[in-house]
Amino acid sequence: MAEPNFKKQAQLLKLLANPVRLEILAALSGKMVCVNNLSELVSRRQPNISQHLGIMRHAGLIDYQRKGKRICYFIVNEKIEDIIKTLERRML
Amino acid sequence: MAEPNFKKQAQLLKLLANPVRLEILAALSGKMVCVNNLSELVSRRQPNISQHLGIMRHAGLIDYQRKGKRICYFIVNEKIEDIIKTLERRML
DNA sequence: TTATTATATGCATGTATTCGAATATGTATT
DNA sequence: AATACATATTCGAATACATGCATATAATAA
Repeated sequence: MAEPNFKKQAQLLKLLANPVRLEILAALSGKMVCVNNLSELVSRRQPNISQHLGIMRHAGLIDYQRKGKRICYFIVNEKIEDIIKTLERRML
Repeated sequence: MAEPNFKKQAQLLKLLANPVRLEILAALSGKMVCVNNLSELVSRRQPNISQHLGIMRHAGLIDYQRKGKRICYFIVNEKIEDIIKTLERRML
């Protein structure tokens, strides 16, 4: 069994440790949503949403696909979804 | 079903999103360990360890019990342990 | 009480995050 | 090409975080 890489784990947790990003991920859970809709769903201005999407995209948590004018994001790895669901279960 | 409180979730994740704290929690997993031993296990100076312990104690993640001269910390809530184990499983 | 050991706290400094505002890019439509 | 629409990036200011060092407290031992 490999030793856990605490630095890497902390980095992933840091990515998730932001209320806006958590809400974006919750909105993306299971579906693709375009930036514009995310902006409305999360009640944040578009540049702010794009900033958070960029952070998570660079980290490989999410990816996007163009649909005409819109760019739709989705969660790349269902592991992320699992972690988020675990958090929700654990924290009420 | 209550709406998830993203702010609270993010706060907990922020507490966990630190390699030193993750390593401390891993060391505490299932057992009580005194500050001195934690300092050696995690290879950090005692004041630094105590700072992180204080942060997690104030947040209610861990608690302590005095044993003579030593103060032994332990994880209060097995939910925390579950989250950490999930992370380890998820991240290799 | 004094000395010793174990742990906690405060402060200073450097670094990282966050957001809004302004601006840039990129695609579609005309 | 020009315009409009959707999204991305950059920058600056405010805030939060991490670390090391010095020091304070607390319990035990002598």
